[in-house]
Amino acid sequence: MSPVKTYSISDLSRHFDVTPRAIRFYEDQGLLSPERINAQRVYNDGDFIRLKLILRGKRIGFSLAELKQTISLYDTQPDSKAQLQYVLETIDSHREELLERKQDIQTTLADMDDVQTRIREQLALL
Amino acid sequence: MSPVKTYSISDLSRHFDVTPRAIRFYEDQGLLSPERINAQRVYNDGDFIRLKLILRGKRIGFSLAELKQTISLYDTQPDSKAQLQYVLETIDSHREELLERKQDIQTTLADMDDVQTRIREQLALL
DNA sequence: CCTTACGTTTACGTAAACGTCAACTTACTC
DNA sequence: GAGTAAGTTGACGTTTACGTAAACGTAAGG
Repeated sequence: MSPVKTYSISDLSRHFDVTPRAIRFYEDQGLLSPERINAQRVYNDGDFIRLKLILRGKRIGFSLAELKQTISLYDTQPDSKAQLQYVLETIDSHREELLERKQDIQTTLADMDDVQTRIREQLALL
Repeated sequence: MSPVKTYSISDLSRHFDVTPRAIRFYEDQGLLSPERINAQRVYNDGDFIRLKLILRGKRIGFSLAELKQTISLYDTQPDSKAQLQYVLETIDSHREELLERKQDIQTTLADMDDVQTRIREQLALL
C-alpha cells in the first residue's frame, strides 16, 4: 500500500549511464545511503535525485567531497536562525564560483567563434 | 632589437597562481615548449597565452590530453580544404559539449535560487 | 536441482595531475 | 668569490575516482 517507487542499482546504472561500481563508490564516500533488503541496495526517489545531483555536480567540476558537503547542506533541515544564515552565505559563495566557470565557458565559446570565422574566411579564399 | 616579452617560470607561476612543477608537467605532456637558454626555460607571449588557455580549459573540466589536441588544433595553420572543414566540425562538437555544461550550471544556479527562497521564507517565520 | 542473472564484499590496480624531496647547476648580489 | 635565490632533472609519493578480478550469496526460470 505504499506507492514508493524503488530502483535497483542496475536501474540507476542504466538510467544515468554510470557503472554500479561508481554508484557503490558514492555510497562508500557517504553521498548515498540506500535502504537494504537482504544486503541488496534499494533506492528510492530521494536517492534518485541525489544521484542526479551528484552526476551533474561532477560534470560541473566539483569533487565528491565537495558534493557531499553541498548536497547534505541543501537537503538537511537546519533549525536555528544562525544555521539558516550560514546556508544562505555558503550558497552565495558557491554561486560566485559557478558564475566564474560560466564566464570561462562564455569566453571559450567566443574564442571558438573567432577561430571559426577566420577559418571560414580562409575557406572563402579557396 | 627584438621587442619580445619573455617570462621565467616563476613569472608565470606568480601571474597565474600555479606551481612551477605544474608548468613543467604541462611541458612534459606536450602542452608547452618554451625556448631554452642554458637549460633554463624562457617563455614568450605565445606560451603565455597557451598557459592561459590550459588553465581556463582545466577549470572548465577538460583533461590535459584533450587540451593538447584542442589547443594545437586552434593555433596550427591547416592548409587543405578538408583539414579546415575538419577543424570547423571539431569546434562544433566542442561547442555542444560546452553548451551542455553551461546548461548544467544554469540548472544548478536555478536550484540554488529555489533553496535560498525557501530558506528566506523559513527565516521570515522566526 | 541446475543454470543464469544480478547482486554483494574485499582487495588490489590504474590513470590523471601534480606534490615532494634530493642532488645538483646557474644566476645575481654584495 | 662566497652566499643566496632561482632553476634543473630525476624519482618516488599522493589523491581522486573509479576499474577489475575473485569469491560468494540469492532469486527466478526451465
